[in-house]
Amino acid sequence: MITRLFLQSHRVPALSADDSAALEAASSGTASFAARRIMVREQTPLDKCTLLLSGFVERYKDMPDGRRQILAIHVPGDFVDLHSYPLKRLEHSVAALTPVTVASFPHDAVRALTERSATLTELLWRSTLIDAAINREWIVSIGSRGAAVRLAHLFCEMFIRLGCVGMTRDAEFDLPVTQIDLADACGLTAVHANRMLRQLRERGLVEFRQGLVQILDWDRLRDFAEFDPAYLFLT
Amino acid sequence: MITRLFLQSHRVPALSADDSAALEAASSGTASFAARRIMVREQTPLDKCTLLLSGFVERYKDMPDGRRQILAIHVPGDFVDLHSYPLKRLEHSVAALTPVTVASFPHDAVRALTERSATLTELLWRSTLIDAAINREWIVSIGSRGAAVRLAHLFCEMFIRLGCVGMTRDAEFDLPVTQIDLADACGLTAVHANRMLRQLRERGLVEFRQGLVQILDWDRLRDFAEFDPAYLFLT
DNA sequence: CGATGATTTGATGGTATTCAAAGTCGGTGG
DNA sequence: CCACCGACTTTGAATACCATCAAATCATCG
Repeated sequence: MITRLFLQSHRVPALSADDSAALEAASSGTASFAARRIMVREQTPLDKCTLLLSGFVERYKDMPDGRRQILAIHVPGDFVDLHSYPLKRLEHSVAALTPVTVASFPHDAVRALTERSATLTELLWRSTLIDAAINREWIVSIGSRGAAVRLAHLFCEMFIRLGCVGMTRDAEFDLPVTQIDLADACGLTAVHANRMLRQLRERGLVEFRQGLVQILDWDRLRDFAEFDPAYLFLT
Repeated sequence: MITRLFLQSHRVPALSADDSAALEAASSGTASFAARRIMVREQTPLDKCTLLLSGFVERYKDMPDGRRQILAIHVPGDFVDLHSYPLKRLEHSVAALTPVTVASFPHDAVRALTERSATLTELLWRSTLIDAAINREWIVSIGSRGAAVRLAHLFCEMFIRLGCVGMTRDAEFDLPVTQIDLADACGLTAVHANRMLRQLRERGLVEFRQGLVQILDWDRLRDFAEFDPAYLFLT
C-alpha cells in the first residue's frame, strides 16, 4: 500500500475501490536516496512524479550570493513533485533531508489516471494546491511575522502535518533538520534562528534540539504563533 | 472570446477546436466589481471559479494586528481562483484593485471539462501551478532579497506578465496600485517602500508614480533584481 | 582522536520599523 | 470654481530587529 499515507493525510472520504487500486497501480516502482542527496535539479525535464514513502525532503532555491531559500519541507505521504506533471520541469531543486524512500509515478500513468476518473483528478490536483496554500502561508509568515513567531509557526505546522501520518508522539516529534535549515526556511540567518530558538525555549513554548521538537505548551505556542490550521485543508 | 487572454498567456501550442470551444462554453456568464471591492472572503464555500477579463485583482490575508499580506496580483487572462475547484474554499480573500470584469465558471462545468479532456485538465491544472510557482518566487523574494531588490523584482515580473497579454507599452505599463499595496506585497512598511522606490528612481532603474511604472534601464533593472522569468513557465 | 559540520555566544553595523508631521493629489460639495 | 476632505506620498528622527563578523564550544563520525 504505497499510497496509504497519501490518502490518509488527505482525509479522502470516499474513493472507489477501483480508483484506489488504479492509483496504487500507477506507480512504476520505488527508489531510495541518501541524506542530503539532490533528487531533482531545477529546470531538468521530468517524466515522473515522486511520492515520499519515508524520510524528509526539502524543496529549495539557491541564490547567486550563496543564500538558500527553502520553499517546502515534505513528510511521508506527500507527493513531492506532483506539480511536475502539468509543468514538465521544476523551477526549484529537491533534496533529501534524511535517507528517503520514494515511489515513482510516470507522467503517462498520471495522465491515464486523469482520463480514467474525475474524482482522482480532483484528488491529485487538490494535493498540489494544498502545497500551494502552504507556500502562501509561508509568504505570510516570512512577510509579516517576527522571527520567533515564524519558527513557532513552522513547528506548529509540522506538528499537525506529521500528526496526520502518525509521526508525532504525544507532544513531541522528530524534525531531522539543522538550525541552518530552519533559518533557510524562515528567511533568517542561522545565528538569529539560534537566538530565537533559545527564546522559545526560555518562554516555555517549544524546544528544538538535534532534530527533536518538544512542545512545552501547545496552547500558548499556538497563540504565540498565530497558528490556524485552516490552510492545511484537513477537513 | 472570453478565454482569449487566458490561452494567450499560457502559450498553448495546440488545443483542439473542440476543447477550445468547450472551455469557452463552460462559462456561466460575466460580472463586474467596483475598485477595492472584496470579491471572495476567506473560508466562504465556493461553487464557481473566476476568470479575470479586465482590471487588476489581489489575493491577500489580513493579520490579527492589522497588517495585510498580499499573496498575488492578478492581471487579465488570469484564472484568479481556479484553485477553488479542487479546494472548495479559499484560505485567503480576493479583492478588486481596480474596476474589474470577470467570467464565472461553475465547478460543475470545470469538472465536466476534466471528464471530457485530459489535455484541458492539464492546461487548467498547469495554470494553478504557475500561480504556485509565482507564490514560491515571492517566498524567495521576501525571504532572501533586500527591500529595493524585492520591489524591482516585482516590477520585472509584472512587466513580463502584462507583456504576455499586451498590456505594456514599450518600456512602461500601468500598475494601478498604491505604495501601500506594493509594501503589503513585499512584506515592507509603506514608509520604507517609499524610500526604496526613490532609490530605484535615483539609480535610474525604474520609476513608479501613481500607478504608472516606467522602466528606465531594463538590463540593469533585471540584473539588479536577479530576475529570471523561468518561474513563469512561458515557454 | 583529529576533522568536519553544527551550535552557541559576543560585539557591532545596517536595514527596516515606528512614530510623527507635513505635503500632494483627486474628488466632492458648497 | 474653489475650499475642503480623505487617501496617499514624502520626509525626519529615534528605535528595534536582524545580519554580519569572529571565535569558541559541542557533536558526530570516519
